[in-house]
Order: sequence, then structure tokens, then C-alpha cells
Amino acid sequence: MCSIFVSTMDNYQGDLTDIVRASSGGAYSTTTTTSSSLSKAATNNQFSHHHHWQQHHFPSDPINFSSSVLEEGTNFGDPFSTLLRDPLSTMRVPFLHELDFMPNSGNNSSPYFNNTATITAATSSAENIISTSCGALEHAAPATFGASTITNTNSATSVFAHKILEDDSIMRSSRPSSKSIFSNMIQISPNAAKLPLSQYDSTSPVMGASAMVSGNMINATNTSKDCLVDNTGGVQISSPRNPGLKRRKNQAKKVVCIPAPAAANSRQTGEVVPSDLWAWRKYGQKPIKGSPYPRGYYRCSSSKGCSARKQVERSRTDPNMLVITYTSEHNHPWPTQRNALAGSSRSQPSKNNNNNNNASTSKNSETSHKGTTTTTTTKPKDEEQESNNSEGNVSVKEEIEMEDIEKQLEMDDVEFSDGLSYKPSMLDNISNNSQSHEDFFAELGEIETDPLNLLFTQDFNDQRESKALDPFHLFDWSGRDTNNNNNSFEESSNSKRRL
DNA sequence: CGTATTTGACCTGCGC
DNA sequence: GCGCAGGTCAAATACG
Repeated sequence: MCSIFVSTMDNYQGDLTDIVRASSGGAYSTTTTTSSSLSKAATNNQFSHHHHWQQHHFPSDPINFSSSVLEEGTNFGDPFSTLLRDPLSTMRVPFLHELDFMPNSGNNSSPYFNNTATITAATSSAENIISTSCGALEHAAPATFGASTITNTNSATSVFAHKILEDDSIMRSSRPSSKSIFSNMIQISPNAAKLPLSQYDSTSPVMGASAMVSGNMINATNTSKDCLVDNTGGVQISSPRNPGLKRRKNQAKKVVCIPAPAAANSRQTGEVVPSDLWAWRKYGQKPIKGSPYPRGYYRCSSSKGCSARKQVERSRTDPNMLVITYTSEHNHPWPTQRNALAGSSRSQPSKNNNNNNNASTSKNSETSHKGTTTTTTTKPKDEEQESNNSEGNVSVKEEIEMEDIEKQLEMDDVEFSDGLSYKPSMLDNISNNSQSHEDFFAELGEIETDPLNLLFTQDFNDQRESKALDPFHLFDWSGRDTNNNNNSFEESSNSKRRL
């Protein structure tokens, strides 16, 4: 429960359970692996019934929420990946809104992000490239998560943290020079340097994204744990009926382990599928050999022709955890609320999402996304990726901006250390860049409702009051301007309800 | 009525 | 080459 591990899964033939284990007690754990490895992993453990799986960690358990996201720098369906390019977007954590771990403590800060952790890569094995022990988290130097410096003070109280690692190959070849946000968020201990991933991990945009998200949400006091693993072979995945693409082996996948959302989000079937920023449409479900839990197959419905897919299944080792495997990547920008709803209306019952508290998440989230695009480039995401791949101008720009962000983060750290609620100041960065606030919000205005809203929450004060109703109150997104956000939030909610 | 989900059948990859 | 298991398709069904 204490260990965090990150591993590159290329050619990984280990057991999926390892992945889960890394995040045991944790919420998120990510790793990349091949389908074959998953299959094998799947065959390993059997679980007896999991009657109380939802209650294990949430809400009673303070939550050992760790996450790891593996990515190859591509837009894997996983919102985290997208976040990489958008400092602002990192403030939103996809899935979280679905996660029903309600804060138990009455603190102003979110219990989930109270703890900061220094991630120390301690081990390296065939299966695990990076692993961090609880001890490391608890005693190592404070890690910087996103805007705030994380000081781990209480590992017992779990928190929410993300680790994102990229696949070794990616790290080495992808964007060697690009500076990642992650560096601001998680400090890998010296040991990590020994690990193949360490160097790049710290610079992984993905990590940055995730970490940043966490950091923004963290109000330091407890401990966070995450298991993010990123990998990706950068292999294109295609469906069997799509001859042009190869699937299965060598298929780049990103596996994310997250705490199973509360029943509130469950479907009729009872299966709980956390939604993220993308709209997904279920196209199949299969029982998996060796696992009592079926695997659901989803494809991106945000954009026709998008090849992004994800598989959702419950961890065999820990029924409380959902293992989400992302394959392929989105070939389109983040969906607007409209699009997202189009593909997820059923999976995300509005009744659970909008009551009272909806935060102005939609606008903010979308803003984040666009902000990212703006800060790094004005190109559409797909184009941006191409640019990145070619080590073009974008990379350079990212690096520059990353520095600015780091500076900003340092300032934010100060705020945090003072015990003040975190107030993201990245908007300032935006204003300094190609887009003014006016423009920035003008774009936001176009967004009526966005799945991202789900990621936003009111300030924690409100959160404590309404948390019972809203699983989204996990983080303090409102830090920057509570009043405005609340207003936005309501508008967003109303907007969504109208839909 | 439109859209999403369910579910059985079919296809593909992989191991033996 | 065969069989298994996973992944996808698409008709049927359910839902709003």
C-alpha cells in the first residue's frame, strides 16, 4: 500500500497484479503493457467475490490514492496525456470526479491531496523500473507536485498523487530535450537516476500532467501515493478489421489503475466506469479468463473516426481498483461538453453530477485544455503531436514555457507552505502568452458544458458540506477565485441540466 | 425517435 | 495447423 512503482512495460511479461499492487491502497496506478502481458496477468489471480469493493477505500478509507499514468507522449485517451501539454489542464484530474472517495476529514484541504510525497525510485527489476516505497515517500525530501511543494507528513493518511512514467523508449527518443512539467511536481530521488526511466520520467510531460494535477489539488499535509506508469511503444494500434494497423503485441497501451468509482456512477449492469474527459461508447464486453470480472471495451465517441479505445476491467487483485487500459490515441482535440455528453450520457447520470455543487468545471476545464494548446501551440492537438514528434518549434516553445511554469510553481509553493489554499496562477502565464484572458475566456464561453466540469469542485468548504452528494469534491479547484468559479460552476451545472 | 448499451457471433493473434 | 482467448462488429434492446 505504500509502495509506488513505475515501470516501463515494454515487453513486459509480468503480472498485471504487480501493477495493481504498486498502487495497493492507492487509487491510481498506471503502466503500459502489451495486451499479451495483460492477458497473462489476467490469468493469474482469481478473486472471490468482492462484495464490498467499493467501500474498501472509499469513503471510509482516507484513500490511498495513487496513480500512475503511462504514456508515450501521445494522446492516449487518457486525459492525463493531454494534460501534458497544458499546464492549466493539469489542474483537472479526469476520473476523479467519478471517484467517490469523500473526504472524511474536516480540513479545508482535500484529504486526498493533503500529502505530498517525494517519490524515490528505489528498485529496478525486470518488471519494475521504478518503485517507491512508502518509506521513501514518507521520509524522502519533499516532492514538488505541480504548483505546490509536497511535504509528506502522514503516510497513513493517504492522499492522491500521480506518477507518470513514460516508456523507456519514449523517454529516450521522444522528447529528450523537452522539459516537463513533471519536474516541478515530483522529485525523483537520486536512486531514480539509476533507473532507466528516471531521467526521462522526471521530464515526462505525462508525469508533469498528472503530477501537476495532483499538485494543484494538494493542500499539503498528508501523504500521497501514486502509481503512474507510462510506456508506450508508440505503436499504432488497429482493429483486426483494420488491416493497416497492427494490434496485440507491440500494441502500445497505457494502463491506469484507479479506485473504482462509487456506485453512483454505476451503470445498470452495476459496473462502475469512471468517465474521463473524453466521450466513450461501449462496444463490447467480454469475460476474461481467470478473472471474475468482465472487461468492457470502449471507443472514443467524441469524434467519428477516432481510434482511441479503452478497456475497463476490475482488478483481480484488488476489486476496489479499476484497471483502465488505453490504446491508440485520439486524433482530435478534447471534446466539448456537447460531444462528450453525446457519448457518455448514460454512463454519467447527470442526476449525480449536477446537484448543487457542480463547479464551473466545464469552463475551467475546457479552459485548461485550450490554455494548454494556447500556451504551447495553437495547432490542433493532432497537429501538435506531429510537431512534437518532429522535434519542431513546439518542443522549443514547450521548454520555454515550462520554465515559466516552474517559476510560477515555485511561487505557488510558497502559497502552499503558508497553509493558504492553493491558487493556481497559471492563468497569468496564459496572459503572458499568445492568448489574453479575454480571448481565453471567450473561448471558454463557447463551451456550454464540458465533461471536465466533473473534474472541478467548489472550494473545500463547500465541499465538506456537499461531498456526500458530489463525488467530484476531491480537489480544491476553486483556489484561484472561489466566487467566480462558483458562479461558473452553477452556470455550468444549469447548462448541463438544460441539456 | 435517436442514441447508447447489450450480447452473441465472428475475426485475429498467439501459443503449442 | 489447431485451439484458445481476446478484440470487434452489429443486430437487438433499452433508455431518455
